[in-house]
Amino acid sequence: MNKTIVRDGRNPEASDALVPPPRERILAVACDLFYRNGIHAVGVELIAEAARTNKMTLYRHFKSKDDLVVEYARQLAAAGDTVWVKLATDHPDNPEKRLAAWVDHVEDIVTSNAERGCALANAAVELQPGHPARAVIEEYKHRKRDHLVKLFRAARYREPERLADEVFLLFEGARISIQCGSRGPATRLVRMLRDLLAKAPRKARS
Amino acid sequence: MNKTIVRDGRNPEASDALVPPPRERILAVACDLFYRNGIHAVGVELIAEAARTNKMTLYRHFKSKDDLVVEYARQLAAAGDTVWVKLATDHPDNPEKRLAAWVDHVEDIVTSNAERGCALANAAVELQPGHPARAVIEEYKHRKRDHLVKLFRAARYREPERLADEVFLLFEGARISIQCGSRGPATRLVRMLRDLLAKAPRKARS
DNA sequence: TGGTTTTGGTACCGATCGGTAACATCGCAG
DNA sequence: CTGCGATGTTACCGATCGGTACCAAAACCA
Repeated sequence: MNKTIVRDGRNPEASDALVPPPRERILAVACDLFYRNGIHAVGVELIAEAARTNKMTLYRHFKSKDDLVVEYARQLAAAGDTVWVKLATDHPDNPEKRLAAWVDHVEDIVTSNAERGCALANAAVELQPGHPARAVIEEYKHRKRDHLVKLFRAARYREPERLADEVFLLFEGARISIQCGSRGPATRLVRMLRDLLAKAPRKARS
Repeated sequence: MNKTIVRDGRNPEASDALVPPPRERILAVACDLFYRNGIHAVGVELIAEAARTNKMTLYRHFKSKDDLVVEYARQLAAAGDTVWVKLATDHPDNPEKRLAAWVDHVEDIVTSNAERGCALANAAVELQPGHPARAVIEEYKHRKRDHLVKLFRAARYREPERLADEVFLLFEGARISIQCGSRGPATRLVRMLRDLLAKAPRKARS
């Protein structure tokens, strides 16, 4: 079942200058393939050959497929965290702009037609509860919610936790819904967010 | 990877009176196993033996595993639709109570500790875009959103579509978040829903 | 240069996957 | 009782899975 695997369409004859070391290539390819096809649907052999190497080299850098999956999750979590540090450095001491930039970022994600849901959430669905990657996922989601709380607190909203929960759930719901074909509600997410943030009560300026 | 499969704990020596026909048993067991362990993680052999039959009989009723998966999705969609007809028959001509009952129903789902996310959403994550079960899933999600719109319209809310989108995304987000370990926002979902519905503007009574 | 580490290639392993053939057995309607 | 369809049992198929042994070819560093 689920035969057709979406491979990478890159040209194998591309300039070979500046090719990253195997481990990086493998991990990059794994991120792409796991996200687009699902973890169970992608075999290690396919990953290796898509990374223009072979299975042996893969197993020299990752001690098992599960290990590769954990690294995959870590990579995704790190990428997600990077967004927040970029937000902080791009708009220091300006929570308003930080918030607006975050909403723009959400818009980019939701309107991307490559969107197949949150990769970490998808991984959680595919992985058994005891899988080591689940811890990575859960910690990341907690961090994300905390980032939202801090952002709303910095923007002087009266109920930062409540607002964070609401926005968090809306965003997560939108991403999973896109994958379920319910693109309608998801496309209206950004409008909802901007509206919600405009109307939510805030403390007066000091 | 993902070795430990959660089987059914039923007693094999249970009274054999009134045992349903194989097809029903297989489908019921498949629903349970697919939901708890994921579709890819459960083999047909395991399903057959958990249904106290064998692989041959399974393949006499379902022409392939994919076919069984489609039937699984149909079963889930039908169960979901049943909720809405029950809502309608339990509270005819009373949208208020219907709405309250639906929120109660959401509360039951979200607070259940067997919750592992929406089974149909999980299936969508595991299945390739072209899989025949995806159509079943997408149609169901559209119906669900439409049911919400109608409910809010019946309850005389001023912006039924907008409210439906919001509630839809919150609910979907809560279910997927539970699976990602973010039980926090999900537990506060019901409070958020009641609050949202209480504050949303409505048309005056005629 | 020489020696060492890293890769590539290939062939292979046992296990499991989805799916089938062949045949024994059961239950039930006539 | 007879006959027939639905079920149970077993063994098997080819394919693929994750993972490894072995050795040759590079690549790197001294």
